[in-house]
Amino acid sequence: MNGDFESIAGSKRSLHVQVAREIARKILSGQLPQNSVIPSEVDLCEQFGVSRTALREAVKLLTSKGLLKSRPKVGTKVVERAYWNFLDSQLIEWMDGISDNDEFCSQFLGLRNAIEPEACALAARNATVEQRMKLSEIFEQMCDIANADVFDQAKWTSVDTQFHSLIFNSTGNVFYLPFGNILTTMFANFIHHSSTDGSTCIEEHRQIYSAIMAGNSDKARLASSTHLQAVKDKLPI
Amino acid sequence: MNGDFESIAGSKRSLHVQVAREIARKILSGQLPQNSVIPSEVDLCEQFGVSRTALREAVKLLTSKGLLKSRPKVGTKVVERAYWNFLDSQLIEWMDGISDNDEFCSQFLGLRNAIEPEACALAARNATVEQRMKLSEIFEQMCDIANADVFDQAKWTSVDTQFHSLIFNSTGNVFYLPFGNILTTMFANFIHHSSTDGSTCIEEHRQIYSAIMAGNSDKARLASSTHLQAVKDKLPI
DNA sequence: ATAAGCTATTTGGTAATACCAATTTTTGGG
DNA sequence: CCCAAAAATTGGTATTACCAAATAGCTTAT
Repeated sequence: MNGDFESIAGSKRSLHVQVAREIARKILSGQLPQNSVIPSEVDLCEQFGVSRTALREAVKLLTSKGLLKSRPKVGTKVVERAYWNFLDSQLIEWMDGISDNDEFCSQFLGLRNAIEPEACALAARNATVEQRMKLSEIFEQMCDIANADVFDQAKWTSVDTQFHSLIFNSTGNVFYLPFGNILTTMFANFIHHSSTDGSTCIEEHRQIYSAIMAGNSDKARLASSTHLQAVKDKLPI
Repeated sequence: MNGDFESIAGSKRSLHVQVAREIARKILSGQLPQNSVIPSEVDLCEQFGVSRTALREAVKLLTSKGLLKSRPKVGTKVVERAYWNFLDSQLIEWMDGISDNDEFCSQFLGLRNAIEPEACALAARNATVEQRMKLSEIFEQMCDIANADVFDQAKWTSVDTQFHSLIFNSTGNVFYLPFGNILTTMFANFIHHSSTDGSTCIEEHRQIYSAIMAGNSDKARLASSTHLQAVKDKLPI
C-alpha cells in the first residue's frame, strides 16, 4: 500500500474520476509533457494502487477530454495542448491551483466578452415566454439580494449564475447552451465576488434584463458589453 | 446473437465508443427522453451484446459529455439538454443526421459570429512570431488553391480549416483553443464548401490575414465579421 | 540488402465475483 | 390499523484473471 492509494481511496468521488483528476493535473501542470508517453497501464495501476479497470476508465475519461490518446504497443500519449477541451466543466475544475488565478479569470473574461453580448442579443430575439417569465423571477431575486441590509455573497453568486445561464439557454442556439455550465463552474471555483458587487452591478443587470424583455437585441448586446467592461475594471490585471 | 451486436462488432472504432454513439444518438434524437431512466447495465449489455465493462466505459463516456448521470440503485438517467456539452467534437460528430443540417450549420454560424471576430482581434495582438510565420505559409497555400485552374475542394477545406484553427491557437487564450477543433469537426462533417468558395473568399481571408499580421485588432475583428456575413449570405436559410 | 515473418509488449475486451448503497418490502410492536 | 425498524432486492462500483488484437522492432531467409 503506497501513499497515493490512501489519499485517493479516502476521498468521496468515484475511483476512476479521482485517478483521472490526478493524471489530468499532472498533464495540465506540465509535469507530464505534451507528446510524452505515460507509463503503461500496469505500472500506473501499481502507482495509484487501483485495479486495471479503474485505471482504464480514468484513461478513457481523459481521452474524451482530449488529454490522452492510446494505441496498442505504442502506449498512451499526452496529446498537444491545442486539442485539450478547455470548454469542459470538469477539466476547468481540475485547473484549480494549476495556473495563476487572476490570469485564468482574465482569460475567461476574454471568452465572455465574445460570447455574452451575442448571447444577450439572441436571447432578446428568441427567448420563449416561459424563459422570459423565469428571467423576471430571477431578476426580482437579484434586486432583493442587492437591496437587503446585509449582502449575502453566496446567494448573489447563485442568482447571478442563474441569470447568466438562463440567458444562454434562451438563445435558441444549442452551441450557446454549454456556456451556462462553464460560467457556473467558473463562478463556483474561481471567481469570488466582492461584497460591493451586488449594489454596483444591479443597474447593469437591469439594463440587460430590460433590453431582453423588450426584445431589443442591439441594446441587449450593448448592455452586456458595458457590464463586462465594468467586470473587467474590477479585475486585478 | 442479436442484430445490434453484429452491426456494432463489424465496425472499426473501439467497442465502447460504438456503444456510446448508439446510446448518444438515441438521447440526441429524443428517443430516450430527458430525465428518463435508461435500462439497467445488465439489460443494456444483453441489448448490445457486449460485456459489462464495455458498456460501463460507454456510460462513463456519455457521463463526461453531460448526457447521462448514474447513481447506485436509482439507475442511470438522461440529464437535461441544458447540460449536454455541444462544444465537444465527438458529440458534434454524433449529431450527424439527427437534426436538420441547414439549421445546425446556421446555429453554428451563430456561434462563429460571436467567437471569431474576437479571436481575430486577439490573434492580431497576441500571435507569436512562429504563429505569424505559420499563418503566412497557410495563406500562401490558400492563394495557390484559389488561383489554380481546377478548384480542389478537399484541399481548400483542409487549408481553410487550418487557417481558422491557427487563429484560435494564436489568441493566447486557453478558452479559445477548443474552437479550432470544433470548427474542424464541423467543416469535416457538416459544412460542404461549394466550388466557388475559393475565388470569392480569398479576398476576405486576405483582409483578415493582413489585419492580423499588421497587429491591427480592430481591423481584424471587422474583417472577420465581414467574412462571416458573406458566409451567412451563402446559407440556404 | 531487403523483405517476410516472428516475438514481445501494450492496449482492447470479456467474464465472474464480491461489495456497497439506496429503495422497497417485510415484519413486529404499539 | 399505523408506523418504524430491519431485511431483502436491486443496480452501480471495484477487483481479479484471462484471452484477443495490434504493432514496433528484431530475426531470419532469400
